[in-house]
Amino acid sequence: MGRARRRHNWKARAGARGAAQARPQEQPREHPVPAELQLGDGAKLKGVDESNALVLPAKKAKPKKAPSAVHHQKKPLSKKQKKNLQKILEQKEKKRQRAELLSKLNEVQASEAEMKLLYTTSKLGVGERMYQSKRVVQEPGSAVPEKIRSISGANKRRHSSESESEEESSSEEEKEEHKQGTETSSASDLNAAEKLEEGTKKPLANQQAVPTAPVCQTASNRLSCKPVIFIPVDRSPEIQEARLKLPILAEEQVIMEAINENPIVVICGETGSGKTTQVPQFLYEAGYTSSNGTIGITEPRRVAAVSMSQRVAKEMNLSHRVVSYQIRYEGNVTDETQIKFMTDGVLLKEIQKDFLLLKYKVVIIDEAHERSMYTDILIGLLSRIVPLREKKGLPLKLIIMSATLRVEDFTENNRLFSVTPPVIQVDARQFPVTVHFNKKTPLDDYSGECFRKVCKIHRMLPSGGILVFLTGQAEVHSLCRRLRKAFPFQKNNNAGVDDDREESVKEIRKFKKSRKQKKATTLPQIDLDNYSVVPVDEGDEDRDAETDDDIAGSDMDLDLGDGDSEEDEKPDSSLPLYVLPLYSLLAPEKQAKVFRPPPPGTRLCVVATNVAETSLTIPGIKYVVDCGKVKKRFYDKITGVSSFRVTWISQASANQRAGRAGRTEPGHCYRLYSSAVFMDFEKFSAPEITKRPVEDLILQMKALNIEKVINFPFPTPPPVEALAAAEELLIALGALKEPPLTGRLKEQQAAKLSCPISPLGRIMATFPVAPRYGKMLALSKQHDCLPYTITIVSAMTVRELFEEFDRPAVSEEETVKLKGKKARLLHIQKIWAGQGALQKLGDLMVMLGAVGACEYAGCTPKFCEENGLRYKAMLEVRRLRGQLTTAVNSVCADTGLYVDPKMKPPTEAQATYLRQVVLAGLGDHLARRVQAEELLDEKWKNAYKTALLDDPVFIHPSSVLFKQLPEFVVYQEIVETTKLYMRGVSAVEPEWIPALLPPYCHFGKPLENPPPSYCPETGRIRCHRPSVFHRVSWQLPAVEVDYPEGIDRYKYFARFLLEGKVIEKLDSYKRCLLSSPLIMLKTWSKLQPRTEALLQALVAEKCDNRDALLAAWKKNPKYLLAAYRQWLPEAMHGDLAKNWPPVL
DNA sequence: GAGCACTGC
Repeated sequence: MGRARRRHNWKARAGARGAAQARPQEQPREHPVPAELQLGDGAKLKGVDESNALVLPAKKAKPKKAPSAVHHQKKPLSKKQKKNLQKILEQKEKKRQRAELLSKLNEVQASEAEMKLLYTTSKLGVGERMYQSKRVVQEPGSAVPEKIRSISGANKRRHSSESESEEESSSEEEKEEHKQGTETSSASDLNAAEKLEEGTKKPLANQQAVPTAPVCQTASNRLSCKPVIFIPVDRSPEIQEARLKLPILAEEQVIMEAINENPIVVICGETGSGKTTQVPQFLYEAGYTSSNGTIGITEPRRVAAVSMSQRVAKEMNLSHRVVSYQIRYEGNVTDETQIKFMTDGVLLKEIQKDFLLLKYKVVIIDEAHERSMYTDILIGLLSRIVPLREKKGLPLKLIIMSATLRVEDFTENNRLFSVTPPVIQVDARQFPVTVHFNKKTPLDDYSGECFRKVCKIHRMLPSGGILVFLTGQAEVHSLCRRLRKAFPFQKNNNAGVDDDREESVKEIRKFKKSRKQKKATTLPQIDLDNYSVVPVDEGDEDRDAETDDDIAGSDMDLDLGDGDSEEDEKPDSSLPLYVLPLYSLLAPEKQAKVFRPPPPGTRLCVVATNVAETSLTIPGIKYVVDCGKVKKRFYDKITGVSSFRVTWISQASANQRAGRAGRTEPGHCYRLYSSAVFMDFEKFSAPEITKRPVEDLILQMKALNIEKVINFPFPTPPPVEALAAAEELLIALGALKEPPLTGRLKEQQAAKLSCPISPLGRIMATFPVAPRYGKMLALSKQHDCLPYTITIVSAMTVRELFEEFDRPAVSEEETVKLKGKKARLLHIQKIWAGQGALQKLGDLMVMLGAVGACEYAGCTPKFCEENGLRYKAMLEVRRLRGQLTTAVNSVCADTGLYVDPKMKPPTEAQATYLRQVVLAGLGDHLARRVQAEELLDEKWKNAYKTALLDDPVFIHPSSVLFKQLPEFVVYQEIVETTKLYMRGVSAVEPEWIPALLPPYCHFGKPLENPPPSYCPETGRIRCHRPSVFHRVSWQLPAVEVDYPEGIDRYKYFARFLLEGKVIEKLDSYKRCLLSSPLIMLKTWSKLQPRTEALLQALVAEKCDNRDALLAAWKKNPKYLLAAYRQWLPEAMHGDLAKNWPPVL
């Protein structure tokens, strides 16, 4: 019922908005909701995939960046090509060997989990044979050059030369298909997962065998040979001209032929190649949006989705109704939309509603190299959706776009794509960037090294912006401060500069020497081919380009060791430097400054964290200073405890940073580490999915009925420990059905990693928040708590609600200002925390109070500024509240919920209830204060203990409960810094724990005191049971629960029945009973035949509660009469029989 | 008694 209504609502809403994007009423039952994804390891063919995986560009390969000075440039590098190719192949071979080993390991794991699925496994064998036999016919060795030629335009020949083998394989394919068909019909329970399984093998045939894919083939023939479909686009001349400069335009033919002929294509092209804006246009022009098809493009960031849609609309001269975007909270999609840009999470949610993504003809996954969690999952899902769509005769094209050539995880993974998709490389329009390595790698003072390098660049090198990469806010601010001190400039005539206190400067002088300015036009141009020998640590290769200069170290390398820092620190106002900080949490208006040109006569210097690497592109940067470090969050796979660590970046990251110098003109990148250190960097950083807790992802997948998550074709799978931890948490939250505790241990363990989703889990999965929070929402309908839970959950989900005032100030003046703000925030937080029962909600009450107060005041930037709140965060909370309110309403329409800007604080009772809701969601995040008698060591003073950690944890000093130290608390997260600190803390009453978290408790025998009782409301026996918390065995207060199943429950039921508490009519016989009902419980009760008779009668019909008894009487009105009669004198037997059964 | 990079539903 709930589901039907939900669908109805969705339709109604979509209609009302005039945004009928989907037609959910179409084949509502046909969407295959796979019962599970059963995926075998596809057959692996040695010798073929490694050469086939990387179809090199028709033109050229990018050189490896080994030397100390390297140009990223467009020049063809034919000399090096062979060498590079050799290198690449060597690396690939190594990788392949490793992958083979891994896949063998996976096979072992998978086969253990799949033991009972013999049916599927046997079919897999068939698939393997199919695959191999076909490839043998094709002569694997010749596959690669053939493919390249076909892509570069000689496809007619290819068609004819392959036709023979195609025929052969197709007839074989038909036979196999026939076989499979009979098998299928004999197995009545063939589920959608197995359909998926078949689907995986389909493209093998489709690519090579014409008859099996009539739709696809005709379409491609039409498009590649005789393009009858061509949708004209009316572009303005200026756009047309700009477009023609993009290298990707030259590759249109190649790209479109590859797409027409293959279901899945990989396109590699660095930023600047124009692939994101142009490929959708190619597809549009080729008719992929005709007959109501949509082209969907996913981006990893909201801004990208919005700006790309705007740009493509402009380039194509089409309305936003046709080229649209959809991000979490907003979109301009209409029923006319043909090209849709969206964030990856949006498409993932759409798959939940329509597994086959029927409205799309093409899906493009952009920036796949970033390997965000959602793109990885999308690629895994799409690898199955594409063959399913092909089978339906409604082919879907999948295009994976990547900026790097690291695509082996996609192409060489035949669990993912059994046929290696072609890889097309396109050039980027980038200016050459000269890379300079340090001779020495500073051990820890990279910040100081940055300072010296910037000073030198600024003093000695021609104009052009400087971008410095550091790791965190504090570093950014302190470097800004030092640089501003060293190169001050007058800000009076410039409103754009603030919060810095420079020494006043008399006048801003022009750039120093004319000779230096000359340098701008004579930048060294170095041929990459000169660096076939890798020099170590030497930055002076391009010294020839820059010779006599009276200032030491004035060559482009600036690499003359430790510059005189004393001198550097001395203010030099003749060289004004316009220094700006940049990091993600910086207020947007301050961020925006980096996009504006610097004040005249100054040089721009942006000191940034990693935001500048991918998210934000700063114009006019000519010099990049790269410290080579990044601050990353690490999670403990089992406990989920996180910490922040500064580590070396990857080579890919370093190159991405370097590339930021060549956006508008040739540039230079100064790496503050040696080339030897660089060579030791990882090639790429690990995909996000392998580094994070995955419970949210697992819940989403289970909601798609993917039960055996371990068999899902992840491009890179998460660690098994992480999967197990996620599954365990979801079971404890009640989102997954608990595996049966019967069977052998091995089976039990296997079952534990393939639990189906529960009805509660389905509801939780509809909420776009972490499962723990989803559980809170699912529980909060009672006591009018939903608006509060929604607000708390929103506030916990949005990061960094409060402004950070602990950063080092830029000036003394600012120090005072920050101190004042901090004091003010502390004060107001105390007020928001409330008193009494409210205060026990702890930090969550502070969040609730902050949001409540901010909304009450209209959520103005001024209010936020005055009260230490981040305006951007508060807006996000507001939008998330709106989204969650809608989500809750569509699960449960009768709440009549809305977002109330004037929400009152919760009552004391509500606050208490909220704490219980929070406990139910954060059950695994329970901590108990270390008891006095356990205080063995000073380090445990004021400490808490958790179930999973051996070390002490502490309430964070910023918590409002820091001084209260409640006996039990739950926390939002633990972050390890100097100690393990709990953040987002809320107090818990001990007696709630066994009542609300039974999965985490072990219960003891029912207590005698207080004695068991009969509950008139439920008709069941209740009792008090002591309990302990799992793993740590904390004693918890006894809690009243249903009496545990067993003979004693019957005894108590018999007693209360005799006492007339269960059935009212029996009350009148109570005084005439021949024995006391209490003897039912005595150990010697067996000595009395009437106790035994009554007990046996109850057990026989499983009557240990009122409902069961009433049901038994319905079945047999004489039930229990004989046994009960024995308890009464004979004189009453007649009367008793007349009134039996004693109901009505 | 404190120091958190970056994202997506």
